[in-house]
Amino acid sequence: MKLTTKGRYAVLALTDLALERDEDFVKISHIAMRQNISSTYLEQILLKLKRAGLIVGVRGPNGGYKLASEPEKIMIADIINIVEGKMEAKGCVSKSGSCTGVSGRCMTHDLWDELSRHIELFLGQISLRDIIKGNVLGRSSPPRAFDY
Amino acid sequence: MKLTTKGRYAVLALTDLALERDEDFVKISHIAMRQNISSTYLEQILLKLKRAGLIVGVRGPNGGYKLASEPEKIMIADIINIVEGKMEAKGCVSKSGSCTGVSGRCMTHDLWDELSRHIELFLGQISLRDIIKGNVLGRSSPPRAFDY
DNA sequence: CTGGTTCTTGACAAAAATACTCGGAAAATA
DNA sequence: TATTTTCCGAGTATTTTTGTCAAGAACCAG
Repeated sequence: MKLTTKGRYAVLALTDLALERDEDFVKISHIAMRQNISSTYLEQILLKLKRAGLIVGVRGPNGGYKLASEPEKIMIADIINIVEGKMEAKGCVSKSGSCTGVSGRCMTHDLWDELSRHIELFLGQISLRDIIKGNVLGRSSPPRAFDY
Repeated sequence: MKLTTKGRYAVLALTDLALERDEDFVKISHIAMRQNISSTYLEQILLKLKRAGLIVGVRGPNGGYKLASEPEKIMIADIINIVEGKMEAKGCVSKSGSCTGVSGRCMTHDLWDELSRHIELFLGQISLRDIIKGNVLGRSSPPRAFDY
């Protein structure tokens, strides 16, 4: 799973939107100013989120963006997956098509696959509401031990 | 936590080394060939791992690399942390120094912090031995629910 | 309807990170 | 000494990230 400023800006912007929920529509420029992000760059990001249906945008004076649903229904994993590409899960697929090792599929295939799942589970369980309420710290958990 | 080909190659190479444990020393070129990696690129990576003490290398004919300790004692998190830089944990520190938002520290600070911890916990629990034995699948676990 | 506001869209560009390559030096073996 | 192999620093090419820019379309207030 990829994680760049795009993903972080997206979560930051939606958190801002979740906090400003009383105002009907929030302008890009306001979010950009509050969160200290380039507003033209933020445009691109919000556009993707709008196309995906996470937020709605209206044009004209008094226009802007707002969340399409309740903050507790919007999960961080959704946000990230939209603005960053699809996560590619297995890190062992090269240009040639399949795993690289001569022994067919590479030995670490399962590892990266499982790591992706682990991250997805984590971010899929945390909502915008959790962030604005501060219910995030201490929620990471160790992997299951292998049972022999 | 960053994850590029460097990290994946490193894990792949060490897994190869763990499998070839009977041979005293394994040459870069052999690993590179088996795993289909550029051998000059692999040099750099193995060098870092050697400097960090995870593997030992000897020069000259019959030289090569081997693991410095038992496969069950080498954790994936260690490997990754060595070849990729230190992980920077909080994704909200910009050039300016601290969190960007006007409200002091950014609201998503805890999230990225906790995500890093979650990944670290996962990769810190899986060893090279787990990989060569195939004890990886199904070990990811969901985060703790927030207890209200 | 007129004019300003705001999102929409796509193309483009600078900067940074990534993924390598190269040339040679040092050590070990024979 | 000659060959093999790791060691080491520097350099380069490609890709990704991180934006900028300009023009257009919808919308609202007056």
